[in-house]
Amino acid sequence: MNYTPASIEAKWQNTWSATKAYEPSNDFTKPKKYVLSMFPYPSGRIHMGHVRNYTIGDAFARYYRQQGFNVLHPIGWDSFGMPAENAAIKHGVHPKKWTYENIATMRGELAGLGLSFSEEREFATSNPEYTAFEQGFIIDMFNKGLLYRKQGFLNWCPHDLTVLANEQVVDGGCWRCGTPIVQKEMYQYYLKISDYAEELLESLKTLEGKWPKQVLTMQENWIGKSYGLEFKFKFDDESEARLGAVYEGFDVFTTRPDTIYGVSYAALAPEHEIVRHMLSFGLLDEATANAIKAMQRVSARDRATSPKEGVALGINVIHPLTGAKVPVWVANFVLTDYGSGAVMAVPAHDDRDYEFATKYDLPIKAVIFPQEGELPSGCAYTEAGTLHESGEFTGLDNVTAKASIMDYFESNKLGKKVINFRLKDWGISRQRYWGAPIPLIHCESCGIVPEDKVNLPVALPEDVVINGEGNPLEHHPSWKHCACPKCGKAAIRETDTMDTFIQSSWYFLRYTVKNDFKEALDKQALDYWMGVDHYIGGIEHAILHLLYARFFTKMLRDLGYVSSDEPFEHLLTQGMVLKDGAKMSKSKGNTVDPGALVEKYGADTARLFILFAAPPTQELEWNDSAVEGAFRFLKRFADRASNVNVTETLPAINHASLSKEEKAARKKVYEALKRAQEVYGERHTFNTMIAGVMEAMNALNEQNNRDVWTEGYWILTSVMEPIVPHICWELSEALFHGKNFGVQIVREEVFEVEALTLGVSINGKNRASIEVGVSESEESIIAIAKAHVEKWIEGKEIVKAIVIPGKLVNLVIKG
RNA sequence: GCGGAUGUGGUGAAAUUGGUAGACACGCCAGACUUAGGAUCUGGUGCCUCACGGUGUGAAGGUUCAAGUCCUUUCAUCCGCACCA
Repeated sequence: MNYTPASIEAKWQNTWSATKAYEPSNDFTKPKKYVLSMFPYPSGRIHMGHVRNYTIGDAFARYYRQQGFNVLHPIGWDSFGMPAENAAIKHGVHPKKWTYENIATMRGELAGLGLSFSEEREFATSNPEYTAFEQGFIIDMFNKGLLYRKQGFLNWCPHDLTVLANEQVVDGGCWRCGTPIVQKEMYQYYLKISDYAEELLESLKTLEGKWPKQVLTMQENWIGKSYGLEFKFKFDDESEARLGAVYEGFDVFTTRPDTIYGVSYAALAPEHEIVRHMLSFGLLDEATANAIKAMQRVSARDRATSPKEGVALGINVIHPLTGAKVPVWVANFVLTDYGSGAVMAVPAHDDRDYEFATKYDLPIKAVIFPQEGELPSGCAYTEAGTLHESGEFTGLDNVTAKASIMDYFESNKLGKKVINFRLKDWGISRQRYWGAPIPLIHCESCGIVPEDKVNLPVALPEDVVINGEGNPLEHHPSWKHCACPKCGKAAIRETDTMDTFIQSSWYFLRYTVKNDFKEALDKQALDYWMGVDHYIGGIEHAILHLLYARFFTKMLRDLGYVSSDEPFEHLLTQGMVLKDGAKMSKSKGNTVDPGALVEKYGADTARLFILFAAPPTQELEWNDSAVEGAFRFLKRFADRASNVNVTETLPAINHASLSKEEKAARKKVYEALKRAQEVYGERHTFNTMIAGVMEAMNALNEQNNRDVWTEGYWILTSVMEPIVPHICWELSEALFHGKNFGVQIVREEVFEVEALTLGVSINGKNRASIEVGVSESEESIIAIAKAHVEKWIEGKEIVKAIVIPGKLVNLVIKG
């Protein structure tokens, strides 16, 4: 067969679409698989990362269809977000127009890859129906107390009077005008993910073995559960008086109560309530106040990488056990939103405290000493040890001491054991236009009131000015003015829109129904299709998206919409596509356009290369000439089909009567089949599976038995169909009338062997290779081995001979 | 800074359980064929060495009859860090 990808691919793509070949069945009694690649943001054109993502997903979907499953394999568009607004600022194009034009382009590009998506379930998250359903959920969450409003800090550009995303801050300045940004405190909405911290952590256990280990570890660390002691540092009388007797003291949290006798100072976050009090009542000298204000202006992210810095407040607290005076400092490494925003500092046993104490010449008192050896000098000692100079706890090992000290605090009402999570509530407010409006209304009499559900969606106005200054919804002349749904008085709509992570937190649930379904979700369809059997996406989503999606699923479960506890059964995180060692990006000018590739070689070549070049979890280095190699393989694959008989059944072959080459060819074919079954099942290393198919092709080439060729193609076109569907459908139609797609049976007879090849090594170094019968005794194997390595063992004593059945013989010699 | 990964020929990689390192490709070299092609086919190809042989999985140690694989230390690169999606 002459290989003409352009015509073959167009033919089959049209056939699949016309026959609705990839729409899932609504027969919920069939066994199902839900295969999902993370949906794309419609940024303009598809890139190689997309090709990789969707090719992997498509391979799973097609494989499971051959195995007889009812497969849901949908696609959609994560279509709200900042780039659309940036395009509006830069080119004056409306975000909606820009977005939907991009979707049209990218839909065409994806179609050209021959991906077996359901066409009837495609949607964009910026569609008004989707927004309406989502706002319905948000109202439920608000009514249940899961959505609340509080003040938080945001990057603020004082020149453009707008909030900036972290990525819009370049070297501490606004990306548009360069004005140094400040941290501004504003009211925002938060989802109470902290209520679910324990469950999100706990149910990670149910994902073990199904999600990559490193993702589970990252999520575990992100949630960051820690056990410790919370206690109050009380001010001394003088300090309390200085603060106007407003505060008795402040709470601190520590995971190391065993080090409490080593406390040499206490440190507050720059935003701590007491610090603010001192600033607003003028209780600090100008230099100190300015230093604190400077710290406040730095974003949390920058503080993490900047040197430790702080100032003394000139007030003291009392050590709860020793009664000693402890100075209070403000320090830039104390996080406002973790624990109580205040810490006890033990420089001798904490790295950050040590660095700070060294810089400001604060006392360093060691109270834990190693069991053996000396305390290290020049750094903190953070390992286990024995307590010194720790009152009645002196001499205890620090693990016991930790428990005893916490018990002491509890029984003397000085403090309590607490569990703390690093996980913060999810701030969902964005002061932007191109997002789903938060469906709440501010009424002077009724407070914050949700919009009436019959009025959903709260849709975006089309006539807006987007110039990068302020919030376009806020500035719109009429949009925000409305009537209070409760009392009917004039009221103001919330002008914040939602984080786009909200849309991607439930899109996989919506796919379980067709687009014309009038409710947000259908319990019956969810119960059948959920969870997603294989979820495929970039490793960069390991924490945020996956955590938010898990959280949202659990909230919707508790609101009665969903039965699942976890959305994604199996997760496959793909590596990035690189060129010249760097991530492909427009700014680096190292992109490869998938469209051009498909035009030149066809979609099958692009798909084959991308799965062959590296295992899916690894980074993939782009190589133009290797693409050429993939294309040549497909040409050969099409060409050798002339050796195959046209048939509708697998030929019967008498294995025993075959030549050595014919047997070898069959063996390679069935090895490739076995490999494929493992790859889809658990290993996911498509590259080795393709290598197996190439080996089988090479072996088939070494013989000319038409039955062996026919059997080989019957199996190989089936095995390769998920990877290179167009050429396989073409070959299958021509040779087997499409009858060979389905479950393939492995014939074990082809793996039977009469002789084994063993390596012979001396002291672990490979020296020779021998052939022995399958039932050869160990003694005679050793004898044969010795005969083959005489020159190595001559005059040497053989101390030991180790036979590893079927693998090798190792002779240990001396002298 | 914190958390997570990766490192094997000229290149992408393979080695499922500690058991013959480099399968399968790309590239390169040599040859064949020709209607000169996006060719195709045959053979070779880790490195050093004419060879015998030596050596080799980021680096340095260690465990073992045997280490790419296990342990310790270390270097480099990449991903995420809560308003990028």
